[in-house]
Amino acid sequence: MKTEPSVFSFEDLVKAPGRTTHWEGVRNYQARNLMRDEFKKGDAVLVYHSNLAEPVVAGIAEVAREAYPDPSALDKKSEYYDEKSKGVSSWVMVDVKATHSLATPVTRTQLKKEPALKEMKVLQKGARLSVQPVTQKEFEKILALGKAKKL
DNA sequence: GCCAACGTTGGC
DNA sequence: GCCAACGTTGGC
Repeated sequence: MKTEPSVFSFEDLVKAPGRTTHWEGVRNYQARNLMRDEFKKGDAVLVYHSNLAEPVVAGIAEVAREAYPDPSALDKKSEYYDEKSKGVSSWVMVDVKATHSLATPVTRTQLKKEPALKEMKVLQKGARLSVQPVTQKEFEKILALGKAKKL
């Protein structure tokens, strides 16, 4: 899951109560469908910091609660307000809980150097989706590269 | 700051 | 339903 750290970072997640937050504000149908249909409680999540000079996988989390309606779509004061969602939010969010910190965040440069990660979705050109699938092998490789430590 | 790659909008 | 124009994302 991508996030801009100036908006919400992995460190913010670690500091949140219960190390858990609502991952609100996803406003793309493909990303929504992934969260709604594929995200199961306990699934592992890579938290990726985008839009930096050096983008990184910043930490590891898990799905703490499966998809449920995202009320920010109905909140006029929210920056995620969606005026087409009249009364019913068809957007969803999940709860995400930080589970591991990385001794060293894994940079995009590092990711690109790894032959085992060549197919990784987030490395493909034009991959803008804010939620993207990762394979078990890719996930484990990144855990090792970052020297993941349980929180 | 540039620009490629998408996604969305709206006229027709 | 097509497609041009526009907006956004995000790597570089």
